[in-house]
Amino acid sequence: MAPAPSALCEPAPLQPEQARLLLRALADPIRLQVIEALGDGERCVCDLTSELGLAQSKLSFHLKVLKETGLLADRQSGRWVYYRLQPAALERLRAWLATLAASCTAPASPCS
Amino acid sequence: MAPAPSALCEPAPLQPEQARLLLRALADPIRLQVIEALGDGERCVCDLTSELGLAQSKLSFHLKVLKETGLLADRQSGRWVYYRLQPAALERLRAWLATLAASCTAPASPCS
DNA sequence: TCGTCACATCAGCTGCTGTTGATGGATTTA
DNA sequence: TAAATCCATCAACAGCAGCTGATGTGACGA
Repeated sequence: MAPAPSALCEPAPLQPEQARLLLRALADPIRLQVIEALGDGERCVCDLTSELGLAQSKLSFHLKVLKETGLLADRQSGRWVYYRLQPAALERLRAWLATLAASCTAPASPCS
Repeated sequence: MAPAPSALCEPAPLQPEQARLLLRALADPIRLQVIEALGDGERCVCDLTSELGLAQSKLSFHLKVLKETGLLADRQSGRWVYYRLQPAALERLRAWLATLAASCTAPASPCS
């Protein structure tokens, strides 16, 4: 079957372990704040520390977690390091959740 | 606008805190095993313990977490307690992830 | 070359999450 | 009633994730 046009960019499906790591990375209030803060575009660490009011080492720790799970990417420019979102990671997680929900054959009791 | 037919069953959108709890509940290998085991239909605790090879108290602990987040529902019948999936919870989480991804205005660089 | 800045990383600690074994409550059966 | 079964709950412990303060590293400017 031919893939839908939107599927042209989609990479390989998520391994269960990778899905778990993504879920765990998102299940943290600080990391969610970081993701929302990066929704407008990439930012350097110093901007994020002041905007979120976080200690520098604390933010660095969470940025590392988000980067390791593929949710964030970074780019160095001079002394500054800019972080940006990787929306594809969220898409992969959504697709994985869809397959998980599909494997749950609901008993077809509508709106109960 | 009129909602799609599939939206007739959809409840209120997820609060961020509830989304976090759902993510955290799913980010555990044992709890994922439970969810997959319940994909075929509801089961009593004793079946799950033998099928997953878990200590009874350990399974009970994870069942409680899943139930508190709304991912599972239980039903007592005599001595047995049957647990079943609540697919609506997964749907709510998927919808929440969609809004999160939507707030991440991608820089529109295709397939890079 | 030296000082400063931006960021990563480290050691040590704290708190929370999950595990284990035991106990208790509810239900069924003998 | 007594014994057995299913399950929830509890206390105590273990392990890890996250926090804090300090140190290290690389880039820039004086």
